[in-house]
Parts: sequence; C-alpha cells; structure tokens
Amino acid sequence: MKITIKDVAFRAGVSIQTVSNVVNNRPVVVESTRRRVLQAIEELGYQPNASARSLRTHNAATIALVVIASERGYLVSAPYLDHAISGIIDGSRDAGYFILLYSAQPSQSAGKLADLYKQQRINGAIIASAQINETFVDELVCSPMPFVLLERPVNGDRAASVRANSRLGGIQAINYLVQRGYRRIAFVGGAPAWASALERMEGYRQGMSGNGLQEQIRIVEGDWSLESGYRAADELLQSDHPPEAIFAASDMLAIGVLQAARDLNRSVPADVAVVGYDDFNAASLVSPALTTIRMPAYELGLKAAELIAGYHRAGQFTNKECILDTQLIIRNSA
Amino acid sequence: MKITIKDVAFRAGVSIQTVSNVVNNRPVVVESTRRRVLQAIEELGYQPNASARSLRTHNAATIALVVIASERGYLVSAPYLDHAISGIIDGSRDAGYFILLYSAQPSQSAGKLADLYKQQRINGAIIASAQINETFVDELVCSPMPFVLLERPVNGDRAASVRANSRLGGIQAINYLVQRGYRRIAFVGGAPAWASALERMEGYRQGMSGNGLQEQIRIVEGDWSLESGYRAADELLQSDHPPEAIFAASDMLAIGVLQAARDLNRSVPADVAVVGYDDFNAASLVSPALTTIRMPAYELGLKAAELIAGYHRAGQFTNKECILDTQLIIRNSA
DNA sequence: GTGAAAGCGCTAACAC
DNA sequence: GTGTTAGCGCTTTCAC
Repeated sequence: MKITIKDVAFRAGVSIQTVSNVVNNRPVVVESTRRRVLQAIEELGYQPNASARSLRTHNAATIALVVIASERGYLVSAPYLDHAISGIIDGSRDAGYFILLYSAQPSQSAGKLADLYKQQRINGAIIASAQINETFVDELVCSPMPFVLLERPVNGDRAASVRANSRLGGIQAINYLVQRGYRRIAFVGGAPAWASALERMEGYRQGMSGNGLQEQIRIVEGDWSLESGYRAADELLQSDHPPEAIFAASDMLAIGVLQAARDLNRSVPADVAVVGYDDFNAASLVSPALTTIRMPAYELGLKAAELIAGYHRAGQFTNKECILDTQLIIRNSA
Repeated sequence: MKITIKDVAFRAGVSIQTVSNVVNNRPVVVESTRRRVLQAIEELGYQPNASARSLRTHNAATIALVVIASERGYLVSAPYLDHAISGIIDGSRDAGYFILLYSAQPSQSAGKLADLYKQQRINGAIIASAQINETFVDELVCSPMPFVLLERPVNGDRAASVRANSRLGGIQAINYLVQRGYRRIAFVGGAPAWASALERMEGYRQGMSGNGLQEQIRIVEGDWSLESGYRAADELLQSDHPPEAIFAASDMLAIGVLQAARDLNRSVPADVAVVGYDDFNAASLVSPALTTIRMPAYELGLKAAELIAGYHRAGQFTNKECILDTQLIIRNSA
C-alpha cells in the first residue's frame, strides 16, 4: 500500500494539516513538532501524491517539449537539437518544472497538444523545431496554451520566440573570411521556406556589402541537405570564376561542399575555404574540421524554458522575442 | 474558468456520472443520451482533468525517460541516443503512456528518480544510457520502481535489459572483412568498464576464431574517444606488421582511425580497411563514408517502452533480457 | 440506463 | 501552533 499523508499524521501523532505544513515548509510549525513529523516522513518513506497536489493547486508544474518526428524511426529536427534539449532540461529544472516529451508529425494538427493543456497536464509548451507547418503554429496561436517557438518568429499574446541572431552569424563568417584575405565569397543557402535560411542569407549579404563586396555576391539556393551542398559547390567550383571561399548556410551543406571539393581535387582551404553554420556534432569530425558559426543551442533551450516558466508565473511573457548571439568557431576549413 | 464534468452534465441535462460513462466509452449509456453529452462536450471544449483522473485511478500513465547529462550544456549519452529516443517516444505512445524527460548526472543518487515513483508521477523508467554509476543502478534495483536499462545487463525482479547483440555485430564485421580478403585484422576497443565494450571485443575474438584467424588477433584498448582511436591506429599502422584492416568498437573511434590513416598517408580502404560500430549520424558524413555495424537503436527504444508498459499492466516483465540483432552497413571505408 | 453519495490525497480557510 | 472542515474533479458503488 501507498503511504499517504494520513499515515504520517498518525505516526507522528499530529493532524494531517500539520504534516502538510511541514511538507510545504510553512513556518507556522513549532520546531519540536516539525522534527517529529520529519522523522515519521523519513521512517515511512513518504512522498506526497503528485496528482492530489496538482488537483488541489491546479498546477501540474510541467511543460511540454515538442519535437518533430517524420516517419517512424527518425526525429527530424534541427541539427543542434540535442544541445537545445540539454538547455531545456536544465532551464526547466531550475524553474521547478517537469518536462513532458511530446512528438508531433510535421503535418499533424495541434489539437492533441492543446488538449494536454486543457487537461491541465501541462502549463505550456516549447516547440523545438522550426520545421513545423504554418497551420500547426496558427492553431497553437488560437489555443489558450502559452508556448515558445525555437528559431522562428511568431505573433500572438501567448507566444514567444527564441532564436539566434542569424544575421550576425552571416556577418561574422564574412568578416572572418575577408580578414583572411578572401574576396570572391559565394553563399550556399538553406531551404528558403525557413525563416532562418533567409536571415542567414541576409547576414551574408550584409557582411559582403559591409566590406564593399556587393559586386561579389553570389548565391546558390540549397535545401539544407548534403546533396544540395554538393551540387551547389560542384556548380560553383567548375564555373568560369570559381569562388575563393564558400559560406554554407548549414554544416550539412558545408560537408556537401567539402565532398564536392574533394571530388574535384580542390584542396580545402588552400584552393577554396569553407565555412559552415550550426556547429553540429559532426562539424569537428570531418576532414578538414569545419570552421563554422555556432548556434547558441544550449542557451536557446535554457532561455525558452525560462520564458515559458515566467509566463506561467506572471501570466505574460517578460520578453516575447529573445535573440541570442552566434559565435565564430575557427577550425581547419577556413 | 476551466470546464469541468459538472458543466458538461449541466449543459447536457444529465448527471455527472453519465458524462463520465460517455467519456470512458462505457456501453451502458443509451445512444440518444450519449449524443447529447458528446455535443455538450464538443460545444464546451471539455477535456477531463488529468490530475483528478490519476488521483482516482492511481495511474499517471507516464514513464520516465532518463538521460545522462554531464555538466551543463552537454548530454553525455550513447551516440545512437536520438534514434533510441525516437523509438521510446513511439513505443510509449503506442502503449498509451506519456514520457517524463528526466536527466541525471552520472554520479548522482537515484533517490530523486525513485521519489517520482513514490509520488505516483511515473509508473516506471527507461534508463537510456549505459554510462551510469553502478551505485545508481543498485539503488534503482532496491527501489520499488520498475525500470528498463538500455545496453546494459541488470539483475532484479523489477529490472529488465534491452540491448544489441554486440557479439553478433563483431562477428558480422569480421566475416565481412574476411570475405573481402582481409586477414590481419586488428581491433580497437572501447572503455573496458562498459559491458558493451567487452561484448563487442568478444564478437571480434569469436569472428576471428571462427575464421581460423586466432593467430591474427590483435587488440588495442581505447576509451571510445576519437583521440584514443587516433592513437591506437597511429601505433598499429606504424608497427612492424601493420594490420590490413582495423575494426573499431565505435564510429567515433573509427573516425580517429581514419584521421590517423590520413595523417600517415595511408589510403582507406586501399591501404587499410576500416569498420566502425554504431552507425551514428556522422558515420555517413565523413570521408570515406564508414562501413559500420548498425545498432538497432530505434528498435531498442521501442522495445524498452513496450517492456515497461507491459510490466505496469501485468505486474511483471514478459521478457527480462531482450537482445536485438545488429546489421552490417556497407559504405566506402571497407 | 441513470443518479446520488462517497472518497481518492491533498491544501485552503477558519476555528480553537 | 494546531486541528477541523470543506472541496479540488473525477470514478466507483449502489440505489432507483
């Protein structure tokens, strides 16, 4: 049988209420009583029933962490997801919330997620992927549930956005390349449907213009995949005026660029320098190790958890748009 | 204000009990009443309160997914963790359980996790990493909470283990290499404190013996890290009788081997063939792409979820040791 | 087939 | 300071 507050009260020879007061650290209990109660709790191994407490306080102290899964067997998500999750875990714990891990198909309705909120099972949600339908987001905006979106802007009273300063990232990459003497710098982009793909490209443009290199701007569209990076580099490197450096909108694209360069017998960075974006796990494992722009993934997650917890406490977001800085990581590819 | 069962009952002009019967699909309700109730539920957007239900039924329908985090910012875990998590998510959903994501430090006590069980917040746990203290596991074994361990054997009535057939993996790798004509095949091992490191090595030994190559057995101990793979390969390749092929106990080690080979100007697989283990995400991204043994990570997670759900329903495990087969993935390194 | 009453384990309000 | 009472929203038991 499960130990309840009653058992503790009986054993300590006090009322149920006194036990409750001790458990919740209310300073009304006199020390001697407190001791007796604590001892009884210890001896019985009592832990208060979570459901009873939630029912009474109307607070589940739980936030949903929504990840996107395509078909069975694969978690489609941002390459920096694991670091973001670490941040979300730490942030939630710090704020005193549990995490309910929830997965949604990209095409799925948000209704089921919103239901969890109605059931008072969760106090809000963090959507840990930009790769989600417009419809899904719209449904959430209309639902009563507060939520935070990673790497994607959003409107609505109960919605907030936490993202990296992708524009800055682009500028950092270009400034570094220019400082190293490169001028003809091409850009290989991500899928243009993503907000962050556009911003990273905007950063590239701005970086080039800022260095007086508008004339040299050269963009090939990709779709985040290794293959599209390969194709783009293949095209660029075999053109009449091949670029001296290639800035890719993601590490995955950059690895495609690396492979194309190898297949064309161009040495990196001697013949062509390559800079990636994300600093995902494989970035340091390929050869040459990728010079890249690090997404502040852990910090993004941490902040997201803070924000949603803050909403729950205050009834509103203290900050609806949180933008964190990227960082240049210098390795061997540029 | 939150909609409760009372509101629905009032709106539908029935008793609370009837609403409950409808919500729980109990066939005692006559169709016309059922319709009225369902309509009221629809109109009000009613969702039953999860805490109230759990309190009454003594079932949280939740399992903890325990991952290991070292210091802030990093999720130390098996390289195949993301696939395993996918499986756990799908398996839990199929069985009708929610997932509470919980992180523990490797050195931490299991007490807090066991408390969640006492609080009736979770029905059991899946420990998604072998990289956990003996003490932690022992504490769990002594606790009343049922749990499943990934990639690690365990004793105890309320404990089960789901792991890959690492021995088979070793044999698959060696058989493939032998079939390709290699004879002098060395092994670079993982940290010997891990059960799976020993089993993978055992598979290597067995594979060699099975092919009459006992004489050729040559083992260098590593610690799973890229660096240790590099050092091991460096030593092996510069020795008097360098191996024709190297089988590494993990992809990370194998990538270290690849880098050492490159630095020594040995071509892979022409001068030395390399086979890894895990098939983690970076395996297909490095050059040459790694031939490797795939951990059935997704299936491991799926099975773990099934097992813990089964325990909760039946009060015991149907299967305390679940061993899944590995698979040879042929790419370009061997 | 439907409704009334009791109670899951806890906390909030108010006596004492 | 401590105990008593009521009730959170639901399901279970048992009349009707």
